[in-house]
Amino acid sequence: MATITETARAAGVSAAVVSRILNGDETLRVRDDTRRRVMEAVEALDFSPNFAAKTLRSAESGLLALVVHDFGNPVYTEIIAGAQHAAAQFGKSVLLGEGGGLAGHASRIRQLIGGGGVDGLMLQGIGSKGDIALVNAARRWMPTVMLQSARASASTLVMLQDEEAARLATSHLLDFGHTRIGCLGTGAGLRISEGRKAGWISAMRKRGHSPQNSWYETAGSSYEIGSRAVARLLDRAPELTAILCCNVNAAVGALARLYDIGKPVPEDLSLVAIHDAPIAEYTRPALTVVKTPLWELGVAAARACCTGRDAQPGEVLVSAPAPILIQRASARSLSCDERVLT
Amino acid sequence: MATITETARAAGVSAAVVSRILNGDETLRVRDDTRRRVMEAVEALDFSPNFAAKTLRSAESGLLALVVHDFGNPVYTEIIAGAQHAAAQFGKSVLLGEGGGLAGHASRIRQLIGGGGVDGLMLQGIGSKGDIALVNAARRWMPTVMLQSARASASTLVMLQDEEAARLATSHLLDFGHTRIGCLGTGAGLRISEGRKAGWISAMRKRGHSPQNSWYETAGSSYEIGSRAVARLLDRAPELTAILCCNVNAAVGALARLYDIGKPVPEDLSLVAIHDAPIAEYTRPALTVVKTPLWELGVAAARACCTGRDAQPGEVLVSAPAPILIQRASARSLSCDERVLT
DNA sequence: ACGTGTTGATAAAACGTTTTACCACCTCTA
DNA sequence: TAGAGGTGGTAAAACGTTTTATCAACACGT
Repeated sequence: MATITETARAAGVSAAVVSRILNGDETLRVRDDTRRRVMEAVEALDFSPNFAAKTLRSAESGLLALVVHDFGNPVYTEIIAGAQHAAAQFGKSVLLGEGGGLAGHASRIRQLIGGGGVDGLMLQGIGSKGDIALVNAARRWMPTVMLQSARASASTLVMLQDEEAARLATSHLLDFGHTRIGCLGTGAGLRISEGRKAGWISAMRKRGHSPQNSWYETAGSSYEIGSRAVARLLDRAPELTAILCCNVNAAVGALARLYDIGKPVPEDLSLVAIHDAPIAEYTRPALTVVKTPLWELGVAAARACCTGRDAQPGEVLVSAPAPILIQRASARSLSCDERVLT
Repeated sequence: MATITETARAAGVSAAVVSRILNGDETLRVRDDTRRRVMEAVEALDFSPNFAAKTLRSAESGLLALVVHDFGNPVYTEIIAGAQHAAAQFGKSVLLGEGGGLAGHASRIRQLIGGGGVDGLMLQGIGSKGDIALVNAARRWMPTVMLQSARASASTLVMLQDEEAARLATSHLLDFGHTRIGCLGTGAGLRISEGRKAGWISAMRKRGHSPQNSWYETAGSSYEIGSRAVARLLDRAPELTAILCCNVNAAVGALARLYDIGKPVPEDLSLVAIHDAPIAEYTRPALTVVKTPLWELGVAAARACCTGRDAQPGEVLVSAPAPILIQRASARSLSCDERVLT
C-alpha cells in the first residue's frame, strides 16, 4: 500500500503538502499546478491514509461506539440507524457492540476506551451497579452518553417520553371504553419500565379508575418473555379486557399466547404496544401501537456524543416528533353492553 | 491516560519490558520480582495500550469487518453472532457494517481497507458488478471472504446448502400429499435464489411432478415483499395447495397476506420456509421451517478470514449441522380425498 | 586472572501520519 | 541596492507502541 511519502515523491513535493491538501488545510498556499500533480499522484497510487497512523497522530479515530442489548431487536435497529446518520454528519462512523449487562464485556470495553480506539461512547439501557461504574470510568476519558438509562451518572442521558407514550396508549384504551386495563412492563427495575408504568397509572387515575397491583406484570422485550408474562398476568387477573404492552416484541409474543389459550384479540382482549416496528404491521391482527421517535433518539445520542462535553445538559428528552398512536387491529371499542357489564 | 513509558518508569524498568510482559513474550527472562512490580504499576496506573500505536507498529488492528445487507434481519443476526464467536477465538473483534449493494458505500469501505483499519473483510450477498470489483480490489490487501454470493471472484466463498434445504422443504410438502407446490424466491439473479429454485425443481421432478413456470415468483427477504409476492403468485396460480418460501421473513409477510385474502394456513394452503428465526415460533400458525446452519456460516467465514489466504479452498460449503426440518403448524397433510381431487 | 555462559534487562529504530515553525525565493518600493 | 512583504513550499518533531540487537553484570570452571 502506498504511503504518503511515496505519494509525495511521485508528485515531486514533500509529505506535508500531500497531507495538508488532503485535509483541506486553509492556511496552505500552493500553485494550482502543484495541487493537480498531487491529486494525480494520489489517484495513480490509490493512496489512502493509514488509519492507525492518522489516529495516533491526531488522537481521533473518527469512531463512535454504540452498545445496545441486542441488535437483532428491531427497536434497536432503528436507534442504530439514527445514530449512524447523525454520526456521519460529523464525519464519524459508528462501531456496534452488543452487550446486555455491560459488565460481562467490561474488559473488552475498557480496552477500547482505554486505548483511545473510539472518540465517544453511547450506551443503551444502563442500569446495574457495574455498568454505572464503567460509565463513570469511561466518562473521564471521552464523551459518554447513555440512552434510556438510569439517572445514576453525571453523563449525558438521552431519553424518550416514556411516560407520555404509555399515557397515550392507555388513554386510547380508555377511550374505547376499557377500564380494566393491565400492563406488561419491560424488565424489572429499569428506568423505562418505571416511566411507562407511571404513565399507565396516571392515565387511569386521571379518568377515575384505579389500576390494581395485580394488573401489572413485568415482562421484557422478547417474544418469549412477552408470551410467558401474558399467561401469568391473565391467570391472576382474568377480569382484564385490555393490556398495555410496554414493548412491541413482547406484544408479538403475547399475541401468540393469547391465540393459543383461546382469547381472541381484539374480541376478548385488546392490546396496545409501545414502539412501532415492521413486524407490528404483519401480525394478525396487526398491532395497534404508539410510535416513538426511536430514530431521533439515535440521532440525539450521536449528536450529544459529537458535540462533546460542552453545553450538554445532563438529560436531553427527545420529544419530537411526539409519540403518536397508530391504530391497527389489536384494540377495539367496547360496545355499550360490554361497558356496563364490566 | 497512562502511556507505556510512564508505566515502565513507575515500575522502574524500560518500556520494552512492560511491552514484552504484557504481550507474553516467551523469550523474555525477568525476575519474578520485576514482573510483579510491572503488573502492579499497570494496575495502579490503569494502563491499557494505545490502540492506534499498537496497530501502527504491528500492522494488525485485530478487527474484522463484516458487512451484511440489513442487520435488523434476524437471519443476519445469527450469522453475525457466529462470526463474532469465531473471531474472538482468534483474538479479533468484528466491526459491523450495513450495505445492501456495497457500491454505495464503496468510498467508506475503500477507506477502511485501504487504511489498514481492518485485518480482514467478510461480505455477504455480493452480486453486482461494482461489488465484485470492490472485492477484487480488497482481496489484494487482506483476506477477503464472501458469504452466500456469486461465484465471480477468486476470493474464498462460504455457502450454505441452499439446494439441499429447498429440496428438504419441498419433499416434506410432497410427503404431505401436495403436488401443486409454488415457490417464492429470494431476490432476482442471486446465487442463493438459483440454488433454492433448483432444489425445489429437483425435488418435484424426482417425485414425478413438474413445477410450472407460473408457480415461481421472485420475492425477497422482507415482510412487505413476501406479502406482495404471495398475492401475485396466487393471482396467477390459484391451483396451488402449498408454497415453499425461500426466506423466513418473506413467509411471515405471506402469512399475513393469506390471512387477509381469506386463505387460511394451513387449511387452504400449506407454507414451509427456509431458515429458522425467533419470529417463526410466534406467528400463528407457527411456521414450519427448515433450519439452516446460519451461525456456523458466520463461524466458517470468520475462521476463513483469520486463517488467511493459506490453504483456503475457493469455496467452502457449510454442511454441518445439516439442514433439518422443524415441523410447526403452517403445513398440513392433505387428506386422501383432497389428494384425488387435486 | 581469564575466558565462557547465563541472566536480566535496555536502547533505539521503525511504523505513517499531522503540524508547527521556519525558510528560500521573488517582486515591489524607495 | 536594501528592506519589506508575499508566495510556495519544506524539515523535523511528535504520537505510543513493538522488536531486534546489544549489553552489563555476575557466576563458574580452570
